[in-house]
Amino acid sequence: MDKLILIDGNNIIYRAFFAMPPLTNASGQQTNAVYGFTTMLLRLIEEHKPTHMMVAFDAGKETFRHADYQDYKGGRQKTPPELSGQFPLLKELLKGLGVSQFEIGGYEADDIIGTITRQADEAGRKVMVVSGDKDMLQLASENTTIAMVRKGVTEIEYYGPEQIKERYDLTPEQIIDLKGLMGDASDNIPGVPGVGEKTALKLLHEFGSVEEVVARSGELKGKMKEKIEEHADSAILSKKLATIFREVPLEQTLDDMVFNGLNEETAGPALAKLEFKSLIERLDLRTSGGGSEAESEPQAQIDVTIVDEGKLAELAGVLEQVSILHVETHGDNPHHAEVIGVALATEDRQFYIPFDVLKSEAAEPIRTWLASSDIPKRGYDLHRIDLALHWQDIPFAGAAFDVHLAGYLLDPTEANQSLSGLAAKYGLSYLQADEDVFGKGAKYKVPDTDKLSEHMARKCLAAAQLIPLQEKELADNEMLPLFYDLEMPLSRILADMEKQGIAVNVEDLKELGREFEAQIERLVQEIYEIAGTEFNLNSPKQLGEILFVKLQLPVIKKTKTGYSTDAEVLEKLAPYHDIVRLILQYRTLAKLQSTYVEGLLKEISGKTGKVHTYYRQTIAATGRLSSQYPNLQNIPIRLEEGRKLRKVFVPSEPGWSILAADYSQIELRVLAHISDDERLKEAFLHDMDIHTKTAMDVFGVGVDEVDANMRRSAKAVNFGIVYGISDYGLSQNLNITRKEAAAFIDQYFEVFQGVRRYMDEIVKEAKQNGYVKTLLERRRYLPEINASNFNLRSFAERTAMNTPIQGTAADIIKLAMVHMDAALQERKLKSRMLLQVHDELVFEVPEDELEIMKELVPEVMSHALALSVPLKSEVSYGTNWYEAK
DNA sequence: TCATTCACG
DNA sequence: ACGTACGTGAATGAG
Repeated sequence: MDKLILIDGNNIIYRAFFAMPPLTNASGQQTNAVYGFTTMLLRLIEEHKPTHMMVAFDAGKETFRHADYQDYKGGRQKTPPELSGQFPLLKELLKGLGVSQFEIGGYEADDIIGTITRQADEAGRKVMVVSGDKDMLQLASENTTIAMVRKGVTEIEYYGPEQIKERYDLTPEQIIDLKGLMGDASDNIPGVPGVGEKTALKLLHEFGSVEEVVARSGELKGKMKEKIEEHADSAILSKKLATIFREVPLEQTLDDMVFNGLNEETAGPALAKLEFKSLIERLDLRTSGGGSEAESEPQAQIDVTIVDEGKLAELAGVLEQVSILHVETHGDNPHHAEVIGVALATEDRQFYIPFDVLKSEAAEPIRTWLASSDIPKRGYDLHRIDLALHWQDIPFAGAAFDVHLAGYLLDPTEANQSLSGLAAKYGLSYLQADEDVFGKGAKYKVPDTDKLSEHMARKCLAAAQLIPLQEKELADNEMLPLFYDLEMPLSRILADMEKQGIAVNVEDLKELGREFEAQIERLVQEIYEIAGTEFNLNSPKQLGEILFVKLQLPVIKKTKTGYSTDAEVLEKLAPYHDIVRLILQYRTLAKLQSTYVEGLLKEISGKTGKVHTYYRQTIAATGRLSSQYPNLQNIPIRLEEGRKLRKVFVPSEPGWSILAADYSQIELRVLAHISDDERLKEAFLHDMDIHTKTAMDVFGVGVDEVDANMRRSAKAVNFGIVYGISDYGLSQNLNITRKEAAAFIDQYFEVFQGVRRYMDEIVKEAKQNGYVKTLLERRRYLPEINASNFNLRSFAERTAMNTPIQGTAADIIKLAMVHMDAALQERKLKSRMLLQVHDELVFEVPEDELEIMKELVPEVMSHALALSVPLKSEVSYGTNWYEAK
């Protein structure tokens, strides 16, 4: 016998929100309403064991009821942001639990439920409706029971026609009449003023319906007669508004509501994500699929075979069955990381191989296994493993599933992407944090072999358990292609680029350092002289003392700790005192010297004479890469003094060239595509200077009338658009008033209406879903999009606008890198891809490949992804990175 | 370890 | 009224 439970989602989450004490998860997102909802849901499942279940939500602001009565639900308090932020969470959770949810534009939850109960009545199917709204009683019938939720969400009273008769002496249909007379303040339904439940019941018991009451008002007397006659229309309208619409055009059928119990695979992780640990325990939910013993016995015995040279043969015999690999390394920079040991896991066995043993001659089969690209390897942070092993002359290949990368794609803003963090997030059996096992910083110490091997084996187990869960979630989010076809292949390509490194001309770099040194020396002396004292120029605190106390210069801006002395402030102070210009020059040179000359020299490898940066693939929330040890994505270019540094980046082989290609206006082209703005697309289809074109359109002038200032303003507006514009931000950038900036923006949106539409819609989408996506389905969650705090909410809104743009641009250049790598291999070219700088790729190219590469690189880059506007890539080359401009 | 500053896209 | 432009990493001083 089928048993349906239909839940009024909006009503229950509201009740839960106001009934539950505040509860927030680690990231500050409030979760109390979801928690209350969930406890009630689980209780219903336990008590009634439904075969079908569905949660209905209101959708769309306007419903058909507004056509009859504009003020329907008018005057209702806006949904508190602390609650509206919980809707996406609840919807995600329901998905994870395996409970279906319906929402249909223009209809409310009770209309959906009313329609399903009507269908059920016709088919003679048993249904239970869960709500706290008394209106629902009108749906009660022989087949339909109403579960009225009381006292927050803790108590449930069940109503069928009999109970309604007992309680009100009315039929279910008369509940509508009751409300027609009483009205309902929360929905702004007027009813008849002065008529409450008592009076309404008395009238209905006598007359039966609103229509009868109105028609026979002559039989009433005194005040009552007057009120009814005066508000007859209102009573009739109120009755109409209170009537649940039971003819919603539903596409879903009974099959769409099937409930087979909690989804065993995803329920645990979904609850864990919300940090509902007590519920996981109460349900005895395991996410590993291994029953419940792992939870009750988190430190269950684990048997690791510690492999010495004698046992290598045994291990070699089961290598084929190895499914997971973990390599323990120590050190932040993977190029210099120490390799501690390797753990391998099959379905049922764990092996630990100390690094010494791996290096031994007898371990050749293991090393062959590691190096074999057609043997798939799964584990955590394979990119780092690849690099660490490489510098120990142990080749690694065949990365097939990286838990670190998957974790990043599933939530790129999560700061803790460690394996133990991911395990905890999915509610897996407890895995100790590396910090707790090894200590950190100076206290780092490798524990004894037993402890170490056990920890490493546990990491293998955690990875093994995580992989199917992550893969499922990636599949649900339609991110499998992003993972398998983009990020996984890219991680190998990055490792290759990093191992290759880029050559640096040390002599030229040192010479540049000497030049900077001489100028710095001169400036320091002059500054001390003018100041009349020596002080630490690098200390903003001491500098502030000199400028604002000793020299009495006006304070422009303050920081948390004192006076601000940043470049923007110093520019404003320059007219007041000669010392300020000198300080600005000092700052520029000191930066170049310490960060770029000295910093770069420190990073040159003794082994290769090159710098080997490390691209981090799991840091930037937008999907961009970041670069470390050294950062080669922020080498100076804007000012000539700093730009000279690029001369020291040279080809690693004589006669070769450095070739660089960068995307032209990739972010604005992406914006043109995703906003589908006709004018913006038009500009790129004709390959116009986008800032000039923007100036022409915004100021309404011809191309010859655009002066430098207009173009500068237009450029700033274009930047602002990409960043998620605000009048304040633009005013700061252009040094104009907020009002003027607002006028600019208005004018821009007037012209680029498609862009305006995109900005409005992406924010709306973020508020509804709780996340935004790039073209390749990369996600970023924005938990603060519904915050009541203005700053938090505004920031999230700008992020919602910016991330799809910046993130899609990141997707595109990553695609280009994958394609470029394939093209180089296919054509057996010797040219090498060395660097990526967000919209630029840098190669070293032998003489005889220059002509090919000049064509090939822009060709591949511009066709990385087909958009509705062309992508353009500009290429240049020279004897060093400076010349390749 | 945090705050400030500044280099890049 | 609110007071930030989006995304990073490195060097430095100070608590």
